Amino acid sequence: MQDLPTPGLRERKREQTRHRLESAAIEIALEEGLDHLTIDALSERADVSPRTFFNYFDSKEDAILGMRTQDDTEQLVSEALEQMHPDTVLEGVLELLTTVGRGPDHDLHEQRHRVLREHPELLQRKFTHMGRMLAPLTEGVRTLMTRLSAEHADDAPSAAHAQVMLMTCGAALRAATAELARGHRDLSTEASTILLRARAAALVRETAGILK
Amino acid sequence: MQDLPTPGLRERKREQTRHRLESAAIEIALEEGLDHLTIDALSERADVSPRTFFNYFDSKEDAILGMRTQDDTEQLVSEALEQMHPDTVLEGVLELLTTVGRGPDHDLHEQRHRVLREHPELLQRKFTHMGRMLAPLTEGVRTLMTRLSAEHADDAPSAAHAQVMLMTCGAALRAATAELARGHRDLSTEASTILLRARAAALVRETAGILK
DNA sequence: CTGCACGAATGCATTTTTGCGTTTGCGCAG
DNA sequence: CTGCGCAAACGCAAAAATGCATTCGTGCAG
Repeated sequence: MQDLPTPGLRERKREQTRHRLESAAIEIALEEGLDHLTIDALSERADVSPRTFFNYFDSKEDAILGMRTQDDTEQLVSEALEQMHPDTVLEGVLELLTTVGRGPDHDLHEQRHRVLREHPELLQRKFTHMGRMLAPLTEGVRTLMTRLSAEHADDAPSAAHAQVMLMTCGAALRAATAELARGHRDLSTEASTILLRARAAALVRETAGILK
Repeated sequence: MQDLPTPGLRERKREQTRHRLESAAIEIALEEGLDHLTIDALSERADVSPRTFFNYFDSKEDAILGMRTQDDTEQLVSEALEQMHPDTVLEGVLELLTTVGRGPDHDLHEQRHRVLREHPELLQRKFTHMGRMLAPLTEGVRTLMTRLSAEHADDAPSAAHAQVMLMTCGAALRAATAELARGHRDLSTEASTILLRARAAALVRETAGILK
């Protein structure tokens, strides 16, 4: 979890540049509107060439959302799995998803949310990235399931079951997030995360109940 | 369902053009490889201007997958809902999704699958489109749920429950599709659709069982 | 028939995105 | 220190995608 022992100058500069790019994208979006945000202006404010921008993000939308080109999901998943000791599969998956879901740069969360309020279309972009994260996440879920259902000793959970479980919990979290967001709330605090998981868990159970 | 009473010359030509574009994209992808497929070559073979291509599809990937820019999901959903009379929510949602999921141009299914086998990356593109279809589909699922759970007379199904139900069934269908595809099989026949739904239903039930 | 309204097709300009080869500068071994 | 390897930054050119204005042809009312 802590790779703090000096990530090296190289890594630090890279993080700084990434942060400047995200920051510039969000600021311009707020100041001049999303449609006036151009790659050129963005990269100029971040003091890099337009070409370099694409070394960090696939599009200006991704920069606003803070979704990097490079995919660290696999790393994040394995780290999260080590840290957690859930009692049930449902709890475990929800914790995994909420943990992996939140990225760095908490100082940008506030402004980011403001942009998203003005441009809900941006959220659609997240679906694209879900595709990339799908494989590692599914593997993580499968690990959780085997780890926890060993006690039950019923049939072996397949990758297919993991996929279904993953998407179910993901959908519940999104719905719960939307609910909490509608009723004001910060969403970035520890307390709200607990609330989020609880609401999502309830949603999953209730929906499962309808199946019978 | 049947709007056959002469769609009009205009509509027919439009469909022809769309078909030529899809066809050209798939052919070139198969003949020269996906990376040699260019908009210019594609539109030239379809005998339209490059600019016109983008009136039909958002990208060459979309052309291969046959996903139009214009979103008829809402229309398809309401049509499907009228035609079906499911006994359970699970059945209903699976039928809805499989019905809406399959587009026109069955004659291209074969070649399309061949392209997808060579380039699985393309499937990721579908996630993007799922975003657009989400709202109408969720509404359809909610309709189904209220229609069918009225008998049960338990609590009112919310949009959140519909979202979870939708994604769960969607994930199950994708997993089931992958399974069937791995074990050869055509996937475009009526029989395989039945099989698909059955497998997906089993997956959902089994996964739900793990929650307890 | 004739003319008009409207959607479709197109050309053109601009922006976004990607590929490729070159340069720069951090990290590391000698 | 010093030089080398390698990844990041960059410039440049081509391709992809979008916006806008114009033209063309269908559908339709008079």
